[in-house]
Amino acid sequence: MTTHGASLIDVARAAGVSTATAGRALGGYGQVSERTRERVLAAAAELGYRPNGLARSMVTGSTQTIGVVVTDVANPFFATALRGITDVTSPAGFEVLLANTGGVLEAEQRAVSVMSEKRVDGVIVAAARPGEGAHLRRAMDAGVPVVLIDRQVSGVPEADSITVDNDHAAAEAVGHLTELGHRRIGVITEAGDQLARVRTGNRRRGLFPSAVRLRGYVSALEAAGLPVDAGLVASARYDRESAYDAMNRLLDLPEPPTAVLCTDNVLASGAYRAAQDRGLRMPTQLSLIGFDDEPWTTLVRPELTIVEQPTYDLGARAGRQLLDRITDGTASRRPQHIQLRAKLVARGSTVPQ
Amino acid sequence: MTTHGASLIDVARAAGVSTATAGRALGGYGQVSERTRERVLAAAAELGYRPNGLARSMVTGSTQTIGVVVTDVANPFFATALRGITDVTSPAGFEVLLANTGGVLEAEQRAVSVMSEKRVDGVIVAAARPGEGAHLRRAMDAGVPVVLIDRQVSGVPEADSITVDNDHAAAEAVGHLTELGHRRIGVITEAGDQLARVRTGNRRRGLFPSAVRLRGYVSALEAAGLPVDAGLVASARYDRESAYDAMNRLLDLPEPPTAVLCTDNVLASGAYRAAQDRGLRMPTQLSLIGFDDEPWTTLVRPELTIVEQPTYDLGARAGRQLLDRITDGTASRRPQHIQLRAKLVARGSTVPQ
DNA sequence: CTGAAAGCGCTTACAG
DNA sequence: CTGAAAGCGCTTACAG
Repeated sequence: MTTHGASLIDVARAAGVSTATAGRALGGYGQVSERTRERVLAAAAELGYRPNGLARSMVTGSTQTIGVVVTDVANPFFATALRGITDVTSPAGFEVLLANTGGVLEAEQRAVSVMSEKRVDGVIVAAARPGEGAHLRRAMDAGVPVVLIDRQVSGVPEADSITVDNDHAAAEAVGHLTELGHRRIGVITEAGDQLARVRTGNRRRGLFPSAVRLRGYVSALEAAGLPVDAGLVASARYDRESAYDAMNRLLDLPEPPTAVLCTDNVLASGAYRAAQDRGLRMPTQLSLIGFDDEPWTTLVRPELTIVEQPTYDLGARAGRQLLDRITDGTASRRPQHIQLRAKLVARGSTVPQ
Repeated sequence: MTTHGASLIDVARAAGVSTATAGRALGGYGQVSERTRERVLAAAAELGYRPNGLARSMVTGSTQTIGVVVTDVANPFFATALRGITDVTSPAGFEVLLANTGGVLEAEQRAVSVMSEKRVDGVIVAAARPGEGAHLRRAMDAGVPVVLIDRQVSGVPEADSITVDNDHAAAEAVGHLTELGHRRIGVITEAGDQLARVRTGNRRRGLFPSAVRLRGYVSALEAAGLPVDAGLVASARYDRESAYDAMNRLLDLPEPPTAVLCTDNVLASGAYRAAQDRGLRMPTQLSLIGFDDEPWTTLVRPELTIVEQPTYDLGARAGRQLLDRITDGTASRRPQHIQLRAKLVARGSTVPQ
């Protein structure tokens, strides 16, 4: 019950060797004879020796720890990606230092800074604000590899990124609807205020996934020769209630849409509910598409057509990418920007118009 | 782009002061004159100084880091609890070192050991095996406070614990059904093999939550004067498919149950689906109760009656409890065993028989 | 308010 | 194979 605990010096003394030898026996580096190793191990066991990782990291320069910064761990998307990260990095002997920013830039800046001070070997971040990358660049300049997930960030071109091809994902969903004959297609999105911006530019960097998806929606309409009607773009905050209201606004239109795309899974659940509560018959009176293959999407009737994101894989790849950087060194290769494909899963909620 | 970066020595030299003074100016401890503080801060900024948390922790004896060990971060239950933990500990200046064990004891042992070596200030663990606590006791003996969540563990009576009163929760659910007049009530559970054990003992320590819930089921039946029919206890693994099969087995019985309790939310989703696929009309032909207020439970028709666990609160309380221990020291108070109440939320899936 | 020195607990050349 | 010594980068008494 020694709270302070025995140090290497104590073990060495008890075993009658130098601390260097004791360290070699315990740490598994250098050469030690079988006899001394046994003596040291016995002494360590006797004293309840617990190596001090801080001291070791100070001299080796590696903490075997990576930082992971997300906006919300409770969000199934990030929880699943996080699992992908730990599944890859844990076998490699790394642990994860986790920070939850709640989407607040200042919290993210603080987290990255503290992690950097704690000398993590690298960091994976789902940025709170795609437009703000100065703190990430600072970390990279200090020698901490950064891998971006889910969102590209402007101002940090040197950072690797693993994202989903949201442009394509949304376009495929809308294409599915136009092929079914729908001509008035609504969208419920968090990025409604960026419609104008999205129609002109074509950068992904600096945009939220929702904005990129909105662009995919627009380009798919244009590809099908359909007009882009701003009245069919319904803005919602990232919660069910807000999506519920947005859906009702669309359905209250003089000429309501025959099909609606929701740019994420939370919005989809609110929209689905709104349609149910109005007594609207899906899919005959309304076709609906959401994002993410959440359990509920196959429990409801009709089952929801969705765009399935490779969420777990996103995390796993980010973990692997960071591990590579940690091994190879930051400056060795050019930044990698990996885009993963999402997959349209057609189910009962979408039918020909 | 200095990978090694400037140390306190460099800053001190540049500012023309001792490292002690530079440290005081930067670290915000001790006394420094305004003039020197400014000089030091300027020098630090110029050199891009980044304090070394490892060195600081070595001397202060605190890392401002807590360990969190769960079986599966991707599980909404743990993801939500984790959010509760970070929301409480982050404002206090602590970060979370996370490990995912996949429910494998050896992984948990390794994680706790490594965290202890990294000198976390304390650890919160959702144990993989309620019967195995030796490694946790070892951590406590080394001075690392341990707070158990969701599961009590035998062999670590000194550790605090925050759990849900699963006994009561399940009993309340079954009581709801017996009051509605149901007399043949089935249960789908992961702990089916522990029916005998559960009927005799009454310890909670060393039991999985599912086993405790099974006991609640049993005692509620007995309280209502109903027989406990082992044929109505359907075993399932922790996945939808397995629960799907279990539900079908129950419904294939010569005398099938009129109501079924699922001891967690994953099992409930599989069971719900099975009932749907058989074309069974809920709730008239079958009443169903699940656990956890997942989004899908109000999207399906009928909406699912559930037992709502205070998941976020579980994490938040655990975080607070650990913070207390870190401040007060391990030995100062007797272990706290907090049991939170779950709440029955009656919805459309349960009706009188 | 400021500085010189010791110390936290390891690992790493460097000799032998 | 083993040891003496230096060093990683801080903070903390102790003097002044």
